[in-house]
This record gives sequence, C-alpha cells and structure tokens, in this order.
Amino acid sequence: MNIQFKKGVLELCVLSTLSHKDCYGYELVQTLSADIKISEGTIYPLLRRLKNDGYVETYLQESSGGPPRKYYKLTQEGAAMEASLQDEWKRFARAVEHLIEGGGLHE
Amino acid sequence: MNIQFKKGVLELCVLSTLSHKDCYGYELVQTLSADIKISEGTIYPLLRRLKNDGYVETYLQESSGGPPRKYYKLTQEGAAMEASLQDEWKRFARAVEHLIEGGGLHE
DNA sequence: CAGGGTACATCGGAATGCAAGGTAGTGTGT
DNA sequence: ACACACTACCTTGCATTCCGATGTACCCTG
Repeated sequence: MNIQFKKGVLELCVLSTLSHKDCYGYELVQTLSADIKISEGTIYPLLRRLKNDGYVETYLQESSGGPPRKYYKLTQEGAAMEASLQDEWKRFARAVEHLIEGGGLHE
Repeated sequence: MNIQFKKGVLELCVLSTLSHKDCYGYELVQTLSADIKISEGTIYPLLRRLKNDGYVETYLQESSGGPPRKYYKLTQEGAAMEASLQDEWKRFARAVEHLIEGGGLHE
C-alpha cells in the first residue's frame, strides 16, 4: 500500500471512527488496519496532535489483561473537523477520478 | 485543498495525463491545476524523479513566445507504473470510503 | 525599455507516516 | 521460577513529498 496516499487521510479515518464510538489507541490500530494499515508509531503522535488541537478528549479505563486504556472521545470541534475533512476528501477523490479517467480533458 | 491528500497522488495524475499525450512541465501545471492545484516547485522535481526512474523520456521543442519546451513522454515502464498506481489508488479510495461510511465496522 | 506572460529550475521549510526501540502489566507453557 | 507472547502505552530519527520563494531567460506589447 502506497504510504504517501495515507498522508492526511489517516486523520480523517481516526476522526470518522471516533464519531461512531470512543476508542483507545491500540484498538484504533487494529480496527483501521483491517482496511488501511496504520502503525503505532503513527497513531500515537496523531492522537496527541488531535488532543492538542482540541478535537478529542481522553479518559482512562482499567483493562483486564494489560495496562489501562486511554480512550479518545470526539469533541464538538472534532465532529465539525470530521465533517469538513470528509467533504474535502470526497471532492478530492472526485477530482482525481476525473483526471485519471478523462486525462484532465473536458470530455 | 488539503495539501497532504495530494502526497503521492500527483505522481499518478502526471503519469495519467502523459498516458494521453506528451506534455511539457508548465503545461502540466496549467492542466492539472484545473482539478488539483499543483505548483511549479512541485512539478519540476517530480518530473526529474520520474525521468531518473525511467518512467518518462524528454525531448526539447522550440516555442514561439518563450524558451524551448521540454516535453515528457511516457515509457513502457511509465505506462506500467501508471496502471499499477491507478489500481492502488482505486483500492485505497474504496478502503477510505468504507471506513468513513461504515466506521470500519462490518455492516 | 519596463512589464507581463511563458518556461525552465533550485532551495529550505513544513507536514506526515514508519520502523525501531523502550516501558509495563497480564497470562501461558515448561 | 522463568521465558515468552500479547496487550497497551510512548518517543525518536529518518524518508518522502509538497509548497512558497527565488532565480534565470526568452518573447511581445505599450
């Protein structure tokens, strides 16, 4: 899988997943990797960034069989960001589709 | 337009455009920018990379009203790369679509 | 002869993802 | 008791790609 394609998109994927339910970091790696491979070295700095920007909040929860899990919860700003990014992505994907199908010509 | 989304995709767009007809760098900037903004500072290093990797060949052609144009022509390897990248892109776009629609769940 | 369009090119900075490495807790096999 | 694997967190350095700024040079128009 082309690494470059993922740039910026993983942020959208994380926000989108969190818009359905709260998740902890390790869980996000497992869940997202079913569709798009993402490594721990990517997710943790990304989640830290999202928290710093106010798009998510965190809370700890004990776990049987491992250290406590840090859950991430979408804020209102995060939900707005998710919607915005999703819209941007769809417009971008359409533009690419247009270019690779039509060769950028008006057909 | 989210800059990060473009990472790696511009290479596909350039190869795809060249698969329809030979172009010179400045022309590619104008053509592609109708759909996806791309700057000269991006296209020239990209074209050099494609040439170094053997995906394109170049030839000069005089122009009325400006310096000579350096045309880029797709090689066989370039055409194969274009097909491969296009396939990768489509699978990637489907995976993203699946994630942001279904939230990564099996629905 | 100044300014704008054409057309090439390079450089440094910013953003992002990854592999590799580190810390701990829990459970299983021998 | 001890090694190993799995869970779960985290950081650091590296590679890649894109952009804005900048530079060169040609041609035409006012």
